[in-house]
Amino acid sequence: MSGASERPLRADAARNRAKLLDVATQVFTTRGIGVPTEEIAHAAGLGVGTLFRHFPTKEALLEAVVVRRLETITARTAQLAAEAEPAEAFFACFRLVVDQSAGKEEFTRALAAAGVDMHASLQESTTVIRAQLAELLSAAQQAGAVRCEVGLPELIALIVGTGTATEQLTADPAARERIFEVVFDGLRPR
Amino acid sequence: MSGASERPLRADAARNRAKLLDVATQVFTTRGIGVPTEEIAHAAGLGVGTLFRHFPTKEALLEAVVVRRLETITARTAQLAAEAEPAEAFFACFRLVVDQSAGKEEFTRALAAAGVDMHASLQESTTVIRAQLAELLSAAQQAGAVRCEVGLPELIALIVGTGTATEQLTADPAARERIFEVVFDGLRPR
Amino acid sequence: MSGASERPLRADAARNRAKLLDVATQVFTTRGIGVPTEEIAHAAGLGVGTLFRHFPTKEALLEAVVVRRLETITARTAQLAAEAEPAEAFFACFRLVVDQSAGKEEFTRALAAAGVDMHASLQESTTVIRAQLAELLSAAQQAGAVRCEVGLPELIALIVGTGTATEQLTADPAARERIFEVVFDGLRPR
Amino acid sequence: MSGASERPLRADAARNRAKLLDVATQVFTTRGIGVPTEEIAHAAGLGVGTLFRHFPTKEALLEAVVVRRLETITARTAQLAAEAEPAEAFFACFRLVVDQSAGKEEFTRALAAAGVDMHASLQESTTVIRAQLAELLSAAQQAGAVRCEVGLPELIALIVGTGTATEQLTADPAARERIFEVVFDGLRPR
DNA sequence: AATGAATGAGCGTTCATTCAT
DNA sequence: GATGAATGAACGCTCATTCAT
Repeated sequence: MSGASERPLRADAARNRAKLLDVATQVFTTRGIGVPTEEIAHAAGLGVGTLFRHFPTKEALLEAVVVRRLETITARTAQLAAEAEPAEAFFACFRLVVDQSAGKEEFTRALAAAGVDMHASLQESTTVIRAQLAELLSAAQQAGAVRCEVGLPELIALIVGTGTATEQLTADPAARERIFEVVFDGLRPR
Repeated sequence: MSGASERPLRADAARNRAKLLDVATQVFTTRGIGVPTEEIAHAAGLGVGTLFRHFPTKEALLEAVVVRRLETITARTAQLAAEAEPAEAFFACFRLVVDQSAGKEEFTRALAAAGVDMHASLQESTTVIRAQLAELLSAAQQAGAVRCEVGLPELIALIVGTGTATEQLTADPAARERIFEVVFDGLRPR
Repeated sequence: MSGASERPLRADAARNRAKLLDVATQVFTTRGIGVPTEEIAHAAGLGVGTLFRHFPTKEALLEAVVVRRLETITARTAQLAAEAEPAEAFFACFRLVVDQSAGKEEFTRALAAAGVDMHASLQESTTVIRAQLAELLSAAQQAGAVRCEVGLPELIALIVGTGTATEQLTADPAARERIFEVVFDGLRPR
Repeated sequence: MSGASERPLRADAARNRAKLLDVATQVFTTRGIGVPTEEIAHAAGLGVGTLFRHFPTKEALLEAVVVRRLETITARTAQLAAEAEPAEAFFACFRLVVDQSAGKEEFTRALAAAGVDMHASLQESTTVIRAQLAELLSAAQQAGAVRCEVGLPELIALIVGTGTATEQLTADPAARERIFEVVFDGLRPR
């Protein structure tokens, strides 16, 4: 599926690429996308040139970070959806996506922007997740676990918003949990 | 209130300052804080030099924008709190703050960062709002309109999160309304 | 005519702009267009930012250099054409254009490319010169001073080529003169 | 001749070297010397490393391209000089050199720079051609086919200039021919 | 007080060259 | 010998900030 079409990289090149993605994920997440590319390269123990060999523009690096995250989410969501019954799966996936997208404005924007001026790879990844979420939502609603009037756009908006909310409370896990309680209760039919 | 200590500006200087704030608010909100200062100055019909006379750094301008917004919120919140009974006042203020902070990451960050490395004027403004919200929350809880286990940090986090969520749905007011329904229902005691 | 539409620059700004053009002309001519912009700015006693304020891209600077040169040529050509009789005017202008374009590949290319992917200002300047040369050529041919089978494209090609030829001989004015003799004799009817 | 001192290359290495030269000639000629080395290597079906094994710097590659071209010219010139009588040989060689150097600023500069900061191999090649041209010129002058006052430097300058001129007219062979007529007529004694 | 020209550190990106594989 | 990943100096350009006018 993902990236299977490119020729296999040499072992060290693959390692460097992965290292760059890891560092970029970390740096973009914690300090925003304004961080100089050179700093990311050096944090990965590499020169700028190497970064640009792997990702032709800074934007491409950003996109790769987001796509990787989206693919992770997709995979775990599929697993959760297969293993649990509708209501449980729905809420577990909600948490999963919130947790995975925490701290990533880039990501949340990607999830939400849904189709507007998005690059192909992002487009594809978000489409898949949106389909998964739509499925989960529908099943949960049929099972009577979620209000019927909530649609996919509202669900996504709530996920993004809950992500933002929980980010405010990273220092207090119990408070963070209370946010989920409020939102989940609000999602259930009265 | 804030800024009462500076000498009164000449009429035209005051007008310029206000114009700059208006333009900056508009521009930062719609296009992000990356917009060049020169562009803001020109959109206000002024030169860059004048902008920097009024606001010694770009950050100071940003701060002034946020502070003005916070002061507006403070005033309206006080009014609402005085006019309505606890439950109604609480939810109305929740909406108010969400609406006023919509689109302003700067603002939400300011509200949430609450005390960490914040400039004095921001500190002051947020402290006031936090106090108001604490008051409203407490009254609403005593009136039985809001779950008891929700504290001020959770409330603020939910406000910020709801702001993010509703921003995703600017094109669909009905969906936007459903977000409030979910969050408000979730806040009420079962 | 040229540049009359822009607002008048402040005296010092105009001086800086002129200085930049002078330096750029000199540097591009002697060392090619590969010279870093920063070097040009510093050679003019200015910072890079100033250069880019006056000329938004390096290419724009190059174009301005060329246009200024073309305008000089146009003016002098008009003067020569008015003052002398056809044959004399033709050969004098030939020399003039060769001398003025000496060392400027940029220029010669501009003159020759005539219309392909050329910026508006260049287009305009070259069009004027081409018209002048066509006029001079036609008059000289009617006066029996120049072979009839030579057209404007050949004339321009010969001007460009003679420029290249004389550049090889900057150290020996007499030899340079012999180039003109050969070309001029070749242009006359046998 | 040139390069006779290196050890003979393995067959494949020799093939690669030739392929690189062919590709570089084509690419430099049509797109200028700014083309990245990596692109040349790949166009030759090789890696950059291989290119740099054969030519230690980009400049060395450029030089090799020019030298090969010069050697071709030398060989053909010798042949022409041997086969035809002075006047005919002179003009035929003039054409030959012009045609062969067309499109190659690099080349013309090499021919003209004659001795200044030129690498040994170029030095050698240009010296040979210069000698050939001097010979042809002298013979043609003695045969009364070329003006006496024209020296070798002027001849070379005219060749270079004629090359530049004809390049302007690649689209119109008849016009191109007229350039030669003008120059050749100009070269003849009156 | 207002202006906008000048500044230069800093950014994203390129490419000749080196060297581990 | 061949490869192409890695390197980093260098470039064109931006923009917050200063200061002469």
